[in-house]
Amino acid sequence: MDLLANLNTQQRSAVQAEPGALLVLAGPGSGKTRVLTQRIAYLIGMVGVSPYRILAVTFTNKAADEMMRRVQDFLGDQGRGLTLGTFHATCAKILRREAEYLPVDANFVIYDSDDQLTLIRRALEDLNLDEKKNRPQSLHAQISKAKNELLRPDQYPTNDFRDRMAQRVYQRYQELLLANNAVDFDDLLLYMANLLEENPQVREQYARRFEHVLVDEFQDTNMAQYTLLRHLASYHRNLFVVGDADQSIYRWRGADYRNVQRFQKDFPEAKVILLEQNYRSTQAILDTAMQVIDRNPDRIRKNLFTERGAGQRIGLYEAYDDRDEAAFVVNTIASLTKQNLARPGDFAVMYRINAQSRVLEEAFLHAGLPYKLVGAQRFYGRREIKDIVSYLRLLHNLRDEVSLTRVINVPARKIGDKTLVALRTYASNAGLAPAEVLVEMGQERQSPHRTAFSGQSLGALVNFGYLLANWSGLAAHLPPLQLMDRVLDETDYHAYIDDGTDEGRDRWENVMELRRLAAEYADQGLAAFLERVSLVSDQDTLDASASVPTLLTLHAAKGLEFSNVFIVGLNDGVLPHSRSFDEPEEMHEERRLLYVGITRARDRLYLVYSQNRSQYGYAEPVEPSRFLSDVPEGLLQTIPSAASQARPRRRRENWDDDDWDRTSRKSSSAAGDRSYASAPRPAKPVTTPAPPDRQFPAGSKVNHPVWGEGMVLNSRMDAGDELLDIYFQQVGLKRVAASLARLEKM
DNA sequence: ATGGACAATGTTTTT
DNA sequence: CATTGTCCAT
Repeated sequence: MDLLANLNTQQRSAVQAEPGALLVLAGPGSGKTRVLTQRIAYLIGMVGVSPYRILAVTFTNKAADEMMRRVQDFLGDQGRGLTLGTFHATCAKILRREAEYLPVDANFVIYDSDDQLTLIRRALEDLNLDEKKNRPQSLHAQISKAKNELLRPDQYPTNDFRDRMAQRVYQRYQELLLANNAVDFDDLLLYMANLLEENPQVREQYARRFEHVLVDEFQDTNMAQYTLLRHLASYHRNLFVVGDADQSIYRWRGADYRNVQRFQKDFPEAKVILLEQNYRSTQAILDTAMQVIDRNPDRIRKNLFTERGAGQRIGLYEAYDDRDEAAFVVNTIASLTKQNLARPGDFAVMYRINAQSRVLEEAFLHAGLPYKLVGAQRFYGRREIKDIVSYLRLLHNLRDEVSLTRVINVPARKIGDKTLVALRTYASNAGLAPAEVLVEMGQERQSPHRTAFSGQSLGALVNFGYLLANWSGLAAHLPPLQLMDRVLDETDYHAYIDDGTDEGRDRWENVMELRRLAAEYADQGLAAFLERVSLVSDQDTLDASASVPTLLTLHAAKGLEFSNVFIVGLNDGVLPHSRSFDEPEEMHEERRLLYVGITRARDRLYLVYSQNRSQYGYAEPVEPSRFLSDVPEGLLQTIPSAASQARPRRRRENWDDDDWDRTSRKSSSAAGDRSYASAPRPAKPVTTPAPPDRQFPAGSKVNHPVWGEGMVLNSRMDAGDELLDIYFQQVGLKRVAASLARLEKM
């Protein structure tokens, strides 16, 4: 295959660039993955660089797998030895190799956020601090932030009492990690950065080895990641980074798009290449995206253009509430599918927060339409999965007390809290990990540890210790699947988890799914399997093969593309999220999030918001997203919302109403008969609309107590109320209900 | 030790 | 409202 095929001028100059530092500013859909993969292929295939001397890092396994696949398409076996993976996985691999420099052993486990919280709770307990006053969640965020900024506990800034508290928790938390021979996500980056920073000979070794370092989604790197990249590229200075500051949406995770500026300062010789031509979306979609993002300050403006043509206008739909939003989505999908305008797999529904997926899922279920949900939590967060994984982790690393605590009494084997505490105390006095004590008790009849316990607890502990001793003897040689089967079998886990209910059957099926995954690791072994399980991302759970609509958060959508995209919940408080109201920088990130969502769409884009939203329990009126008013009306095609006529509908009622039929028929995209075979649709008569009673016809001037003077652009009756689009001189376009806004006619 | 019943309490985004 | 924690009876 031609290594330089299908490239435009800018892409080609990036792929063929002379060695050195290079910054590729890549707009959405501008072919950055293509540039990265062809750059790698070019270096190996045409420049003759050994794959062994190339390092490429991404943020998700999916991105890494995709790149690997494409590199192989070009090079086949010639690419063997290439280091290509996520930041976290790559660091984990190197750290295991260089474990002698670390405070943990090479078989360390990687704790996920659940485990991390458990450990923070333990730290609070140890320090006699109240969990209510010091929320583990927020402490975790503080600790994580510190780690991302490469601050160790002793370097943690302590300006006030609370900081000192956090510092102590951080200190203790770190001690606990070490005691468990565990690292958290942040440690992987932190340890790697420190390793390179503090050991010149190690730094030299890797910096010399990696002649070329390539980075995807560079705008999402945090301080730790930037530091380790800088060190890795310190010898050859061939650092090829691709990114787009406008798509930086992980600030809360420590990502700092100013790393782009830092890069330019640290590598002043760096060439900059701008990729503006978009190969994904229609011009209408790009224009909408640019209108939204252009309101952000301090950015390098990109002019996105396409040769795909204008395309159709952006669908704008105002729903009555979030259930209505979901119904609109489902019905539109059903309708377009029915007309063969799209296939189910061409659709994605995006939202700000995971909680929004519920209503959508319900709507799909009711319509009898399949869907898939992107989210690691869905599988790896499940109890049964965590149980089994904890067993395996414990067997891999007996010092993992978090996993021991999780499984010691699952299934119930008469080892309760009291016994556990006694075991823990005894073990810590003996200078051993609790599981090590157990193994000894199980193994040796004469074990002195046995004398420390009595009665029921002794028997229970010895029994469990016996099991542990057997398994951990096998852990080193047996492939993950066989080890897992032993555990499942000897704990009678099936009987425990599958209680005969639907849920139980479901849970057991999940275990079987995990078995299937374990089977793939027969050659690579337990450590690799556990690492894979720890480092899956939400996106990685996306199965591109299933041809059904995808439900996902805007964050998870980054890097993906779909023909038809719905963005739902475009209301102030949701997008932008209410937590972002105080800080301008956070508000800018919300805007970028919407920008990312919009630019995922190839052909059709629907923006959906609602009048009411149930946050928890009951519904409240909400404002449309402030970002919506930044999109010029000319780009929009408002889809009339017949469904929201006069009715606070109750749950379960009117669900299958297909008011949309009338709705969509008027819209440009849908027409004709849209009854779909699989979905029930008892047509229910819609409540007669209230007779028009307009107080503020279009053109009238009004005064609002907060927003000041404005002009009514549009007025229509809805749910017995008058809905007005008003252009206020001070705040721009607002949509209000006449009954709620204290409007005054002028 | 275990499981059930009730109360309180809480919601961004994720490697 | 929906999950999670806490208390209490078995």
